[in-house]
Amino acid sequence: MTRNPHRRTAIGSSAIPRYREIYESLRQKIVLGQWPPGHRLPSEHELARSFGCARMTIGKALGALADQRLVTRRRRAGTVVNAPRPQESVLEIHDIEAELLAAGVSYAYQSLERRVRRANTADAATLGVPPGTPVLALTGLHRAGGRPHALEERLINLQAVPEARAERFADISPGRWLLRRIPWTEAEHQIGALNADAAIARRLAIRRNTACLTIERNTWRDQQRITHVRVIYPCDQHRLVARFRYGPA
Amino acid sequence: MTRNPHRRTAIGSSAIPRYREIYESLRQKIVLGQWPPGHRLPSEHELARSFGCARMTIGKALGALADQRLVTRRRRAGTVVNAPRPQESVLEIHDIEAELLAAGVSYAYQSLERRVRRANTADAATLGVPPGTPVLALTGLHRAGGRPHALEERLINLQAVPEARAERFADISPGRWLLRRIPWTEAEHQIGALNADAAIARRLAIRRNTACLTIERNTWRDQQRITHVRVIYPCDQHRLVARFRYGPA
DNA sequence: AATCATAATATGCCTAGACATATTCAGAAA
DNA sequence: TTTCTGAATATGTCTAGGCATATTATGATT
Repeated sequence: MTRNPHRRTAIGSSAIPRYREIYESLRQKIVLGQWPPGHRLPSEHELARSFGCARMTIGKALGALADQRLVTRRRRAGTVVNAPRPQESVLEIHDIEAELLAAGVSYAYQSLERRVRRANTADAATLGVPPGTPVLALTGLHRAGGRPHALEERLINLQAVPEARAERFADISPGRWLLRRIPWTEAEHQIGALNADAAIARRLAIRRNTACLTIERNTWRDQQRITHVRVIYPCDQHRLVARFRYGPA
Repeated sequence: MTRNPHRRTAIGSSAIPRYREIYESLRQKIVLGQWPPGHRLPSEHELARSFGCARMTIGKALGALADQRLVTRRRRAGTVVNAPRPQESVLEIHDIEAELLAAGVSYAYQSLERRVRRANTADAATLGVPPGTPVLALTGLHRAGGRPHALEERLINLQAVPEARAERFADISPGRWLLRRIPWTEAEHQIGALNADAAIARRLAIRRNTACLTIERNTWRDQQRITHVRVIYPCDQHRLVARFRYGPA
């Protein structure tokens, strides 16, 4: 092992890597408007020369900019600054239990209904399985500090999760149970609002017609539907927060 | 330029790159449970040997897995499979106008109120600026197919966006106007639900107490607050959809 | 048994060079 | 003028090797 004859400067001596520095430097030019949308960046070769590093290091920095959607890269066409991105944000849908415990509030799950049945047409439509597929239908209440916090209506595909048939879900949240048993590969959320009907109002101990936030979630494991859940929060009990930053992930 | 003496197989001959194949192969092992959470992956050297490629190619694949939060990598400790991630999803908050036009519905913005004032305490709190800062307060209606679609209440920091003072916003949506003028670097969304009060109901032509979905958005440009907006959708007019997939971005 | 210094190890980052491929551009042919 | 063809170019991917650094394991010393 001989000493690398090509090395010019010590690497790793500084805490922040070179490609990050370069990334930051280029990012500044873009977000501060010095390079407006449509502007074409210098080629990798030129940047490598001007920054005094190998082309691959530039490639890594430009790749990171592309990951962040700040630029578009095309062969021969070069690297071009994007128009400001459409509003897009990372939404974290937290585990209700973890969230409440973190806030120092007591938490409990209470099962209200549990039925195994063959999917009727409604089940088949919401869960996306053929009618007749065995499903587990659960209704439960999440309680925070003793008071009703959210109502959960869930369908589980027993073909995908046969172990669920033996589980009572009397006081453990099916969300948690599933999360640590069945890895999901794809999820879709739909967020909406509804006026509480009589049944919902009674169970959540709120007035009829109170606005509620609803979150519907479908999860898949490699094409196969695992579960569908609708969680209903009274409007004063929950907000979703999503935050996005340009820049270092 | 001599032919690379090290090359063993043609690259680029196949449409999918080697590191993606490797990424996929490793990802399968994880999401299908063959490598459970906590399992330590073989070292880069071992993987390079078994896949018959350079260590850097393995590094790229493992780096992608780490970006997806499927694994955690630490020096000397190695690469370890993560516990299933907390529910986290990319939420796209679309431009209302673009969304409606894409759906083939006519769109119009109608200004209802426009006032320039020095921020009162309420303005200061919502926009996060010192009281007295000049702000532009706008109220407007998004119409789809002639009917009210969403109500928008907005505050713009005139210190950050002085050009807005000259703009009437009579029939162009301030969201669009801002988006293409002021690049934002950070955004926060809060999603909730509310019962329409009399004023909201009148403007949206819905019944009082109808549940509405609200989206509040704050945007920053490098520490500086740009705007705060609250958009109110009747519950039957809008849903937010967020989708997440493990795997290739 | 507990503490500390040292060696081993796995990742992190980098280089210089090479081939592959998509896309654009200029010039030739129709 | 239009269409086609080949050259030029910028990115995409890969290799083989090297140094840097964090962390763990080991062994020596107290």
